[in-house]
Amino acid sequence: MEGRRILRLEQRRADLRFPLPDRFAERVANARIDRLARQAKFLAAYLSTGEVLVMHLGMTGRFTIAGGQPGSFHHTTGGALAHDHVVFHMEGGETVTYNDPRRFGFMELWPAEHFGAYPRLKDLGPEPLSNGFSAAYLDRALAGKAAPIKAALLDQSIIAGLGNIYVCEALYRAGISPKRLSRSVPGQRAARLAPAVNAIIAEAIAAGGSSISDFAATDGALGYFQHRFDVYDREGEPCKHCGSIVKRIVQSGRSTFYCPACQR
DNA sequence: GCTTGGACCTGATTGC
DNA sequence: TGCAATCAGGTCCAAG
Repeated sequence: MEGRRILRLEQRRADLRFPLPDRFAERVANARIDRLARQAKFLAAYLSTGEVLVMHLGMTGRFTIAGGQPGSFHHTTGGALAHDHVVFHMEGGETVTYNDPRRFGFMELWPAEHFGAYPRLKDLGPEPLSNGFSAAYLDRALAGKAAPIKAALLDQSIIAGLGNIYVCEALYRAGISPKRLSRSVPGQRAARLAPAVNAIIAEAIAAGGSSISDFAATDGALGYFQHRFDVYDREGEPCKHCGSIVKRIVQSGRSTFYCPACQR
């Protein structure tokens, strides 16, 4: 999409998680996408109109690309799917379709000039794999915090971009109990946790992400990281390291999987 | 100010 | 087979 114009946008319902922008189709019609970027789990398309189209996949959102001229970037999909909510008709003939059964995703337009004030992005913490994220940063960010470390790692204002799966996997890799209070992590544990977070994210990206049930790349291919989970969704199975039984608990309403023997 | 839990929504799976 | 209950990758907001 980068460098191409959106010839026409087809909006098939009024809202996703939030209402779609007012006059959405009109505001993006004929706009060129000057730059496509990602921040944490947010996608940002900088438009030639001076607005930024912010997109989030929620839990079940996906983009698929179809059509186009022979020889151009082209993926075939299985045809029209239920829950195709927004279709971008691109210069060159491709269609880029946003599908999202649960509609936890969203799309918003925001002036590029004031993008720094965009509320959903302005309080994000540093991303794993960035210079701002390190054991020293964790020491500072977790100091004095009472919430369990599992909840702190899911907090996007502390670290941006980690979800439930990768938090479980990173804590296992670092040998830290998800129930441990955040304030007891700084020091040696943070020194193990920071590289564990980076390793999990890097490996997951290299494997093409995780497919629980409906994740897919733009060509419909599934991610493969889920074949490497050490603890996530492995309740009752033996720990790959020590053979103890992997446990599942609920923290802040989310499932946590961990090895009670390896993670202290 | 910090933390937790419910809400948002549909579909797949499990258990009766 | 059919139905109801439960659970799922994220974020926001109200209540405690």
